[in-house]
Amino acid sequence: METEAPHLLEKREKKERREGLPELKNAVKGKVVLRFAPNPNGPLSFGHARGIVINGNYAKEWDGKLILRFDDTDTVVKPPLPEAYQQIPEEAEWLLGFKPHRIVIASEQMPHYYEHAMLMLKKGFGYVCQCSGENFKEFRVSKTECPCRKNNVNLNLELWTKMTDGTFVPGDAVVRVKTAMDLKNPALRDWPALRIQNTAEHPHPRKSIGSKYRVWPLLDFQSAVEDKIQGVTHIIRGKDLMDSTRKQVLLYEHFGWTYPETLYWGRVKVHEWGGFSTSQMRRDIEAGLFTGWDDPRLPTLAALRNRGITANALRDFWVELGVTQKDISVPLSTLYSHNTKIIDDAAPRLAFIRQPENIKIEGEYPNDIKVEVHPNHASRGMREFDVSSKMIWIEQEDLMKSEVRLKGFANIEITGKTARVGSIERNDRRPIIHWLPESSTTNATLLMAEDGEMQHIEGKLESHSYPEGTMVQLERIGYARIIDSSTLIFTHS
RNA sequence: GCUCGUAUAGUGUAGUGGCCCAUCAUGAAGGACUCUCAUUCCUUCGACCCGGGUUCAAAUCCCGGUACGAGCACCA
Repeated sequence: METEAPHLLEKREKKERREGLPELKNAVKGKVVLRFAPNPNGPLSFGHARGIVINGNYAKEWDGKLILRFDDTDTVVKPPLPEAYQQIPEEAEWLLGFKPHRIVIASEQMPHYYEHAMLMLKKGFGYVCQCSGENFKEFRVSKTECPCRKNNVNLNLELWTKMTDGTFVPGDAVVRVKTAMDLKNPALRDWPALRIQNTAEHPHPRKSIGSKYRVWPLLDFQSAVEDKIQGVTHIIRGKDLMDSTRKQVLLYEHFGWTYPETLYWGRVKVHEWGGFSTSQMRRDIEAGLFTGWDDPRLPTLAALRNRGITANALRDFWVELGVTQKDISVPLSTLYSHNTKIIDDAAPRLAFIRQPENIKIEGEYPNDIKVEVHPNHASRGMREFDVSSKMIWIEQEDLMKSEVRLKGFANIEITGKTARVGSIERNDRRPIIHWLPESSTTNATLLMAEDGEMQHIEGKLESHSYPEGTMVQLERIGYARIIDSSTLIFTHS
């Protein structure tokens, strides 16, 4: 057979499961330019992390560049938050493990947008439209051209001046891109590119910009022009922006440019979180409903980080979800399981006694008890407990059980508030509980966000010398992050 | 209403006409290890939305239906 029909012996290779993200189309190593463009109206949320992780991963994979761009062109509906300009780059770097290669602030690029707007008017593929929003909506629905569409170049330029010099007020005029009114998709018909904002009443929060401009580009125009200026090669974004791509392609055709490759992802909902919007969170924080952007009840990156979710876990999580266009709903436990994998090996074990009950131990036993810092790493040493005072703390819930084993210590039989020590050796299958000697404990609070409520769980924490920020595992409870000498924040079980 | 998109186990995901009685992870159940309800390891469970068509062959292509989501803002 070997000689007669060798092909029959060839084992067909089983197709390998693709690892990581799908391959980028039309990508050239070293030439890929991607961008992540949040509105700096607040710090980053869980959802933003997807944009950073996916774009960042591709940038890394293709030896390309990642641009962090602030799309801060709205001063009225979603005004930017000044702190966000510092916080977002810092959060992005934490999440990525590297600094974004370039930072672009849209409000500083206004001259470019003006230049392109005027170019558009001069070349005749844009016009100043003085119809009201409602009127234009009717034109759009009925596929009829609005009268302003016939303006000649000179008139358009004249009207543009009235937009910029303050003759016109918000609502009086917008600049539209001439597409066609009979396009199948109504969303694309002569879409608006720039509008007037009342920046006297609503100045841009960045002082250097303030009330300097009245006419501001809308997302579709600003983003399109900026992508061209920055040489973006690939755009990866939510599929809610699909029509935005189509609008921008029409604009690119007018300018004679080639549109970047585009990839979309669907909506992600997290079972445990309802609808949080950045604007709403901002109001609630200002109203004192939350302690800040890092309040553990919030779905912000700052909050997750504060709770002890690692950047690595977040990256693994988003890469695993990939870039499918499906709308999905995931439980937080998926993120937690990624996090556990990353933190468990390093997390020292500590005992934390909730609702502590002080009980007396009677009988024969050694006074020095040793328990491992980490059960899988003997080299990390032992925790030492001195029980010569004969008094120990156990959880109230464990007090109800009569026969238990004190972890690393002895079997006991509890009667009321005293415990009779039996075997020092473990010689049966009775449940094991955690405990602490009366000394060498500190009073501590475990903060836990559950169902949108903050729980402050008071208890006795084993004395330790780990620095703030250390991830520990509280035996039989779960992982937690040390905030200060008397506060822990619960990460997950 | 018009337009666009998506549909694989409980939840995610691989799969682009034959390697698929369908991948991997997570989850659940059971077990091993373990002086934590942790970690690790093993076993088991479980899916191609429905109906037509094209083809020797369809999870994969086409048509219709259904469900869900998005856009039609002088928000991003």
